[in-house]
Amino acid sequence: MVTINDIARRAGVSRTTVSRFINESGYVSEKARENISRVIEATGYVPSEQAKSLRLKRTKVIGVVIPKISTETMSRVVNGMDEVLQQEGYQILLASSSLDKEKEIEQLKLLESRRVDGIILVATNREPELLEAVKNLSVPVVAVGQHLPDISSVVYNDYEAAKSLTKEILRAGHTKIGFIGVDEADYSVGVLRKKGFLDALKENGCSVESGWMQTASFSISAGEEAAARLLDQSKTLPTAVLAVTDRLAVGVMQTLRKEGFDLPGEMAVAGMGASDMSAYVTPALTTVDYYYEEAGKVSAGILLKAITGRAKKVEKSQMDYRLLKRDSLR
Amino acid sequence: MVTINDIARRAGVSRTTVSRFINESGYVSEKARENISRVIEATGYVPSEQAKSLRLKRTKVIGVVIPKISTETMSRVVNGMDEVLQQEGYQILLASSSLDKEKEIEQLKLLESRRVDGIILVATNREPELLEAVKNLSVPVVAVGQHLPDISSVVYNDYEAAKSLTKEILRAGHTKIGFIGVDEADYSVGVLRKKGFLDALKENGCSVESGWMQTASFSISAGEEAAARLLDQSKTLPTAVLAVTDRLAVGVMQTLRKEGFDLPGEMAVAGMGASDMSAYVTPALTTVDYYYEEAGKVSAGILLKAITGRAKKVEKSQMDYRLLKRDSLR
DNA sequence: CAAACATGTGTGATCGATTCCACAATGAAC
DNA sequence: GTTCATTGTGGAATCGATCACACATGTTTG
Repeated sequence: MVTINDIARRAGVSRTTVSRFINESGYVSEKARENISRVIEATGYVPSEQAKSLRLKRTKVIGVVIPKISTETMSRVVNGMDEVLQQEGYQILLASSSLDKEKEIEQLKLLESRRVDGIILVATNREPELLEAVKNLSVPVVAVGQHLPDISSVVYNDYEAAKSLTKEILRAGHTKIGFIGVDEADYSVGVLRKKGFLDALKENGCSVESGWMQTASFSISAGEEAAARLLDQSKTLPTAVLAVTDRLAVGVMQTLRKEGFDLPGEMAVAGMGASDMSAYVTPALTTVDYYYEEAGKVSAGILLKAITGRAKKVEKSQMDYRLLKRDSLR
Repeated sequence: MVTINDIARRAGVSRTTVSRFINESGYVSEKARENISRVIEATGYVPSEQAKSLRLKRTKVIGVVIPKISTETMSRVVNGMDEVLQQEGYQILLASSSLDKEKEIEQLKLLESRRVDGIILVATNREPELLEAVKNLSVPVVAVGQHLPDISSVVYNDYEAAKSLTKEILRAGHTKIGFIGVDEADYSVGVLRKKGFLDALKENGCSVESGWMQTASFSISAGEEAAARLLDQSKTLPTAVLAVTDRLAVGVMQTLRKEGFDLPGEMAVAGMGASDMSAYVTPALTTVDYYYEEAGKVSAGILLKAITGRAKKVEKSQMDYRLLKRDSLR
C-alpha cells in the first residue's frame, strides 16, 4: 500500500508538503502541486484514514449495535441513521448482538476498542449489566427503543400506542380481546405495550380471561403457535386479538384462517409496527406506525450533537406514532 | 482515553511488558502480572484496535457496499455475511450507495481509505466505471449478485431460475404470459431474468404481445402502476404475469384485485425472491427462493479465503435456487 | 535600511500500539 | 568455572498520518 512518504519521495518534496497539498492547508508552490498531483494520480494513492484517526483522535465511524440484522424494523432504523450520518461524513460499523445479552455487552466493548466516535444502541433489555457496561463507556451513547437512565434515548411511545390501538378495538365494539405479547425482558415491547393494553381495558371496564393472553417470541410462526394456544385455552373466545408486532399478527391470522375463521367477521386482528407486509396481507392489517426511519434519524442527530459537544448532557426524545386503521378490524 | 503508557506508568513497568501481558506473548513475572491487571481493572483500559491496526496492517474490518439498507434482500444477505465474519472476529463497515452509481464508486474509495481488510460489493450494475474502480482497489473484493469479470463473484442463477419459473407457468396451462421487469442496467435482474423468461417461451413456441411486457423500478407501487399499464396497453389480456421481484408481484396483485380480477382464477401471478411476505399475501405467492442468507455466507467465506491467502485468484460461485409453488399460480 | 510580512519548505514530535534486540540475573549442564 | 538455557525486562524503531516550529527567500512598509 502506497503511503504519504512514497508520494513525497517520488515527488521530490517532504511528506509535510504532501500533507499540505492534500489538506489544502498552508502554502504549496505551483511546481510542487504539479509534481505531487502527478505522482498521486500515477500511484492511485489514498491517504490512510486509519493513521489520520490515530493522530486526530477521531474516526468518523459510528458503532451501531442492533439485536438482529435481518428484521425490517432494524433495517429501517439503520437506514434512517445512515441517511443522517453519511451526510456528515460518518460511516456505520455494524454490530449484531443476535439477541444475546452477553454478546450485546461484548459488542459495546469491541466498538469502544475501535475508538468509534459514538455508539447507537438499539437495546432490547434494561438489565443492570447492560446499564453498567454502557455507563463505563468513554464514548457518547444514544439508546434507541428502550429508555435507559442517564443515557440519551429515543423511545417509541409504546404505552400510549398500545392504549390507543386497544381503544380503537373497543370503539369497534369488541369487549373480549385477546393479546399476544412477548417476554417482559424487553421492557418496551413486553411490558409497556401490555400495560397500555390492560389499562385501556380497565378504563373501559373490560376484563380478560387468562387464556386470552399469550406470550411468544418475535417470529411469524411464534404468532401462529400462540394463536393456537389461545384458541385451545380459552373458555369463551375473544372477538378480537391484539398482537404486539405485525409479524405476530400475521401469524395469528394464518392460524385463524387455517381454523376456518372468517376474518375480520369472526375475529378482528391488529398488529403493531406498520411493517411492509401489513398493508398487503388479507385482510389488510390494522396497525400502528412508529416512524422507524425517523427514529434512526433522530438518534443519529442526537449523537452527532453529543459528539460535537453542542448537546445537553442527556437528551430524551419520544417518537410520535400513527394509527393505521385497515380491514382487519371491523 | 487511557493508553498503554498510562497503564505502564501506573503499574511501574514498561509498555513492552504491558503489551506482553495483554497478548500473552513472552515472559511476565507474577508480580508484574498482578500490578498490571490491577491497574487495567481500575482504569477500565481497552487497547486501541486502531493503533494496533496501524502497526499490524490489518483492521479486522470488512467493508460492505449495498445499494440500499432497508430492503429485505439486503438485510438477509448482510445477515449471512455477519454470521460468518463475526465468527472470525471481523466487523462490518456498512456503506450504502443509495442506488447511485457514482456514490457506489465513492464508497469503495472511502472503504479503501479506511484500510478495510476486504470488500464485499453487492452490485446492481456492471458499468465500465465501476469495473475500473474495483480493479484499482488494492483490497480483495468479492462481488455479489452481478458477475464482474476478473473479480470473485457470487451470483444467483437468474437466467435458469426465471426460465424454470416460466416453464412452471406454462406447465400450469398458461400460454399468454405478461412480464414485469426492471431496467437493464441491472444485468442480473433486468437482463438475465428477462432472457430466461423469453427463452422459455420461445422453446415452447409462445409469443408475447408488446403491451404484456412492462418495466418498473423496485417498489410495490411501481408494480401496481406497471400492472395498470399492462392492462391498459394489452389488446388481449394474458392469463398469467411473471414479475421479477416479489414486491413487484405483490403490487401487481393489488392492482388486479382492485380491478376486480379473481386471483388466481382469472390471472395467475408469480414473483421472484421468496420474500417474507410472499407466503402471507392472498393468494400465497408462487416464487423462487434464492437463499440470500447463504449467498452472504458464501461471499464472506470467499473473501476470508482471499484475505488469508488460501484462495485461487478469482473464485466464481453460483447459488442454487428453489421453486416455491403456491396458490397464486394455478 | 531595518523591520514586518508573505510565501514556501522541511525537521521532528506525536498519536498508541507491536516487536526486534540487547541485556541481566539465575540456575543447570558439561 | 565457563557455557548455555530460561526467565524477565526495557529501549528504540515502526506503522502513516498531522502539526508546531524553525528557517529561508523575496517583497512591502515605515
